[in-house]
Amino acid sequence: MKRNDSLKVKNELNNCLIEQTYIIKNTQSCEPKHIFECGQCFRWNLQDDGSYIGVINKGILRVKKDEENDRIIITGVIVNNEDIKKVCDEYFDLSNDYEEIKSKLSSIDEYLKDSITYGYGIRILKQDLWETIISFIISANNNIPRIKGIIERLSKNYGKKLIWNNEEYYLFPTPIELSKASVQDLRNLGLGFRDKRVYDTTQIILNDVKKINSFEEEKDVEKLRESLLELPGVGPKVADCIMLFGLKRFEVFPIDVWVRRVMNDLYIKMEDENKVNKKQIAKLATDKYKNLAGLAQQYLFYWRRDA
DNA sequence: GTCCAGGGAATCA
DNA sequence: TGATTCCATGGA
Repeated sequence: MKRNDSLKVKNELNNCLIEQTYIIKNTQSCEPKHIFECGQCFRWNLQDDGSYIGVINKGILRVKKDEENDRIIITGVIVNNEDIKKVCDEYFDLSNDYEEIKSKLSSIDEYLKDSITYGYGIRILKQDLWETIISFIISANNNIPRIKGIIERLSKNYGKKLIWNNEEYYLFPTPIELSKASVQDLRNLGLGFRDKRVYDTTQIILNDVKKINSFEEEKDVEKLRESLLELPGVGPKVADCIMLFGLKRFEVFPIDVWVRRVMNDLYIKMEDENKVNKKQIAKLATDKYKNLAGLAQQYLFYWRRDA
């Protein structure tokens, strides 16, 4: 117990964090609800006042829409008091012109146009690669509420504690921090059969930290996919999600049950959607959506799952 | 009790 | 390659 307590104290980041504010003026392609509920992230939670609070690798952010003034107000604390603008510009992909992207995709067909009208404010987040890898390994054959619960427990048990507005928040554990968890520890946190996969992948990254950098630097998508597939628990779908949500590879097209469903309903029209060939869907997506397939996937996913 | 969840790995043809 | 089956867990 004492050892545990001292560990917790050690894990608290006690340096004085200064609250910062950043304002996004154009809300035409930036809607918090769309961004945080389109299935790309697991650590953002809706608050009573309609804002969202999330823990990212560099701190805690609260995102609130200011309807009257057509703007979005972001407040939060960043580790080491780094500039919140710099952090948000990267995290929310603010240098990318989503109006142009949406315009291109809308011209492809009516289905895509409708899905974009529905999820007009989606942006693809640039999430921490390591966190994205572990999160989507956990996502396998799982549902979003439970995935969120597991990631929260991992963070609370192994990540650093931050305090903001008298509330406790926990950063996602680093590879070293997560390596403290045994397979049994992970099982006890409710990971189920994914425990060994998370443990083994953590060990691999821990023993070769450069691997994360090599993923960031690899230009060739196929080579990148192949090296991601070497990680235990990473199959085709998870690899594509990692590339899309952790590396901004907009050309990949993750195929899950929902995407298969919507693609079959719209284009393929097989009687039994379970028998639709994944390669056929992948080719269809690449032919139709080209290098924006990942964006198309996200609009279609959000549209079909929510509607 | 049964089914399902943003699948992956093992096994077999 | 392609198809089947099992894998933990919790909520509906």
